[in-house]
Amino acid sequence: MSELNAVPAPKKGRPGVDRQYVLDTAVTAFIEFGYDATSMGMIAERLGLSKAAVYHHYPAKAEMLGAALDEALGGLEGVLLEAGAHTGSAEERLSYVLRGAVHILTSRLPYVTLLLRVRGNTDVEREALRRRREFDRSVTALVAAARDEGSVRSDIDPRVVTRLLFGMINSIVEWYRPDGPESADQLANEVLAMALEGLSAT
Amino acid sequence: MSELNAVPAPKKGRPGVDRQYVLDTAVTAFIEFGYDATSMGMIAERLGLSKAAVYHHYPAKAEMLGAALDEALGGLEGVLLEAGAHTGSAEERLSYVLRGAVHILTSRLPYVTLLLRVRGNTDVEREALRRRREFDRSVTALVAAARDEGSVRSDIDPRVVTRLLFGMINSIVEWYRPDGPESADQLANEVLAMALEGLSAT
DNA sequence: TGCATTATTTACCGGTCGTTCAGTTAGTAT
DNA sequence: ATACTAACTGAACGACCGGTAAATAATGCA
Repeated sequence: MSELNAVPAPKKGRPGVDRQYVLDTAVTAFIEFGYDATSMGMIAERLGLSKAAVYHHYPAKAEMLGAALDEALGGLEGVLLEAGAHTGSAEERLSYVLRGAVHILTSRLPYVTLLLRVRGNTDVEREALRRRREFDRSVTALVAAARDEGSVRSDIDPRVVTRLLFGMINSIVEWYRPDGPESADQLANEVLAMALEGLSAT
Repeated sequence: MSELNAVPAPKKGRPGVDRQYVLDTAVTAFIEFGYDATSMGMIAERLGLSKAAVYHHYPAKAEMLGAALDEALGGLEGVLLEAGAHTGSAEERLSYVLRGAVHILTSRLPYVTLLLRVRGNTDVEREALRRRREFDRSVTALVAAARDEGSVRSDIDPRVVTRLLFGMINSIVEWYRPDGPESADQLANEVLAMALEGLSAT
């Protein structure tokens, strides 16, 4: 906890924009135009800097993407490490993880949005896809455990169930906006309700 | 029925590849690398032709995308025109349309895959997004009607319900493969079951 | 055979891309 | 003042992009 949160800022040399601001500007542009269609020149323009200045903060365009994807994946993987993911029945653990995933989606919206658009055309993207599949595998195991427990329907393959579940959850990035009328907690409740009980009136 | 299905092939002049083959090759590449990252040269290479030859069949890269998106949107809009979309209770009509959407997703998989990745950076993409939103609006109306009927839960906004529903359904393009072990009909049954009854054991 | 028609190729254009490099500017520390 | 350091600039690079023009090749038909 001592050095992980340590971001003291060196205080030497000419002041300028910081790495995080550069990254967020790039990510915003990546989302707006797509990664490939976003040029370094556009990012530089939005920062009010020259194209070469961007390379002072990140050595390559792909490294900016990599840093963004790491933010998203770190958040999701973090949920699996929390106590709630290992406490109680399989159904309780599954609910905890799904709710945690919704929380990461909303709190790190731009990064996760980028992650969900990655298709694996470069090494950076393939590594991100690998970690994402790993996360999916953990949740699939939770679904299978909940099914063995008798708390989740057993007529559909757990892998299909998990994919449909994440199809629903991940779609949040397509339309959720933090400044909208709906709070993140309320959204999580609605998503969990739809996922568990479905569309039909009870 | 007379001229719509009429694709007789003129039978005159030098033989060559036909438009549909060019389009399908382009769409496959678009999906694999992304639209922007796919160059006309790559499409030409896969066709075994020169870059200029591709321009003989389609006047621009964007028109290939437009033709593909039209295939997807035409299919979805067609579901709303079928008799089943206007027959019976709102719940029955909704089920019919959802099942129809799954059918189009699986039967026109590459085209719909492309449609679901469109972000609206060009005129062609913006027009496609407009038609897609129109389709969504029709389904939202069906959900609202089913809620008024009492057959669909009333504790969640119909717009949120519809978005989550299509989040689940649309995710099919991310993992469904026609040559896999699962038939399209079986998949449709599972998706409908998850959407209507949810995850929980009954 | 020759003509119309369709398909395709070679060569090229202007422009944009990600990236690099040598040098300059604006601050802090002594 | 002077030294040091991080932040930044302008110009250029080779590669590749979407698209075009004009010539050529291959077919059916008269």
